Amino acid sequence: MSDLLERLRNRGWRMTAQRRVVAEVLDGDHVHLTADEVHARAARRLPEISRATVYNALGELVALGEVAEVSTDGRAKRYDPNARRPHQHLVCSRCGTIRDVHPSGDPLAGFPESERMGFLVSKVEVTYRGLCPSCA
Amino acid sequence: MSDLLERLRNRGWRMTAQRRVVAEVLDGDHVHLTADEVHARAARRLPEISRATVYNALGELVALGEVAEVSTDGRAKRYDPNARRPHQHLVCSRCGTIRDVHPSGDPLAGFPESERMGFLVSKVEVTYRGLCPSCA
DNA sequence: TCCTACGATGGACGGATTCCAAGTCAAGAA
DNA sequence: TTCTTGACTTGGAATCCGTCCATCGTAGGA
Repeated sequence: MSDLLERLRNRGWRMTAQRRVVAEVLDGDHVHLTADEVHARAARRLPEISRATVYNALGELVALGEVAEVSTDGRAKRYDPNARRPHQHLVCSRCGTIRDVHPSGDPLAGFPESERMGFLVSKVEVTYRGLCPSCA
Repeated sequence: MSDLLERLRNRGWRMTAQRRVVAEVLDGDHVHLTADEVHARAARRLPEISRATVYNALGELVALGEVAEVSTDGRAKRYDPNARRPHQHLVCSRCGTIRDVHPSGDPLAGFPESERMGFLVSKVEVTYRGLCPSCA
């Protein structure tokens, strides 16, 4: 049984066949899928599921904090089911692949070879997100 | 006289009226404009300049490392002419405004109040960009 | 079982960006 | 200076992501 489905149910998330399939596609796996990929996988089990429904479900899972959105620079956003444990991302600027990393210490200082997973890291970006004075 | 234009010329960047205007719009100012804003400002001086040309020029400036792209989650990318000095970004999740910050120490640890510029910071993202093993 | 508010559908729509084929021009050569 | 040519520009079409909307369906409480 899935932890994710369990949690969603307990939080009063109205369960439908479509939402269940979307949650199942994301659950477990530590892959970072695009909305389109989620839709494709969901459609294998529920052929009539619509793109809009997948976008809705993903948006809600993000709002609930169960899934994180990762933007990959111009490309389609990717959805990270591993939102509950803090971690950082390694993004390929060519193909958009994402991998999770858990570097220790100051991310701007050295990034241990052992954590690079074979990537050729060329830059580190730190972004603080929040509300600006006039929007707050 | 502009440092940026100077450098570009020295690096053998073929100079055209359009490219000069785009570079001039970005130069100096530490604002973070969208491609459309750059186009609008460029068009004030060169009314016939096309959007495609602006996109081309921006892409080249990014490739040359003179300008940095900042993606703001779903919204249009913004272009940061301050690419030569390392710094981080504060992004408003509501209106997309961007401000530069230069925090010292570990970005994941505390983020000094004095650096927040009035923002209500809700999360910090660290992204390592580069090439994955199969693209490298 | 019945109700009804919430969810699903899919096609139209919109913004941002890229593509393309044709025309134009910067800058080195003569 | 003029010539030449490859690089640049143009603008409209095309693409990619994502959202909207009116309508239909259904989960889950009464």
